[in-house]
Amino acid sequence: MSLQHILLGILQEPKSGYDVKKMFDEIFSNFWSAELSQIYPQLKKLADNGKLSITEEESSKGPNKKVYQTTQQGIEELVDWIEQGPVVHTERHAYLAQTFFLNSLSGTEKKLEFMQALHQEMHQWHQHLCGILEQAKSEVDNFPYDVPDESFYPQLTLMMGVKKVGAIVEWCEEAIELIKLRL
Amino acid sequence: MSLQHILLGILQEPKSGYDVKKMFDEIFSNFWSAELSQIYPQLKKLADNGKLSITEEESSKGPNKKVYQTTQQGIEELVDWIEQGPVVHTERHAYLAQTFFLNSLSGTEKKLEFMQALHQEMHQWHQHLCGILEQAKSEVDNFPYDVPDESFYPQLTLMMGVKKVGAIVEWCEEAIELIKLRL
DNA sequence: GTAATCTATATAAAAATTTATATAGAGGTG
DNA sequence: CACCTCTATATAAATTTTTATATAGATTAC
Repeated sequence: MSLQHILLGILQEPKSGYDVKKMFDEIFSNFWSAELSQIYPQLKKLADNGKLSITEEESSKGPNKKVYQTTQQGIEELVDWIEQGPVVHTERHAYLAQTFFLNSLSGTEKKLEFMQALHQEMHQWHQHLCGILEQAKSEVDNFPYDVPDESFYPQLTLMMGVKKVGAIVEWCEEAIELIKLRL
Repeated sequence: MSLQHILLGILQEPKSGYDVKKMFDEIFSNFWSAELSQIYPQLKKLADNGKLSITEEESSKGPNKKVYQTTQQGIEELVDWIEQGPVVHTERHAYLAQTFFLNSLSGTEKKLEFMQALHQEMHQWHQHLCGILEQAKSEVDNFPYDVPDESFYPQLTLMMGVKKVGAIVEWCEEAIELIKLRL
């Protein structure tokens, strides 16, 4: 039930459901994804339970915005979640499951194509994350030492993303070389 | 809907639901987890749709086993899934979301404790994966070149796991040092 | 000016997942 | 021999997630 906690985290700064979706796509893509059809009902539920407040705001484009913000009660729930300790061993990587069973494809060439497609995806993702990190670095001097606390932890996760996806890209390259030897 | 495809992959070798659960816990822990209460209904569903065959077997301990095996139709579905290309950007890492919002905890010491707990979890996991990889290496000479195709791809995912979790452990160590400077 | 696209919110239906619980034989412990 | 644990299979209920669809004003493209 992590999505609700993530929403409580994001909405410490007031945002509309649409803005929240943008956060997922631009910043959280690294470790979480969510669709609008999942976000809206959860926002409603959290608001009904007093974890979020709602303020209507006029919008410059489109109909009125509902701007959500985490309440004190909501922050307490977020803190409880984090204090329970790191949630691990619940990750799911469909592409690794596919790799595990790659031998079910007939012909080494198809297997190679799969790994090359994966490499391309991961390389693009790595470039994307590097871009965001460079941007962040350029905005503070003496990175990451003088970064203020409120952006330090988000940037830690960004550093993690760059490192992890970098490792995946390297692995793809090694895997491609090994598969080529099997052609 | 990857669980069904993973079951089709696993059951290319005949296994009971209980054996499948063991596979998840021992070998797939790296990239997928599933509970028995999730596995049994999906096995039933796949069998109803002709993707799995069922054979009853006497068991040395406990009641009779139902041994499932992927049918030709099931293998075709597995192959279709993999041929659609790598499924990416659907990963969810709750612990990274927690890290992102770590500043919501009051006091640097609590934040440090969280990262230290994460480091310990990841270190243990890394050790576990290294153990399995060493075991695998000792069973073939000229690893990974002379590994037969049917175990090569599973071992690729194991190599990935070691590399990725290794990168996470390093990141935890860097993060801990950076947080200590903020005490 | 009208068609397509974008911002924004939302619901319905279907499917998957989690959490809790039920059952029952076999083997070991005290 | 009563109790516990392990193997093994399974269901119920609640919740979450996915997929598809609806609506509507504002903006942009042609």
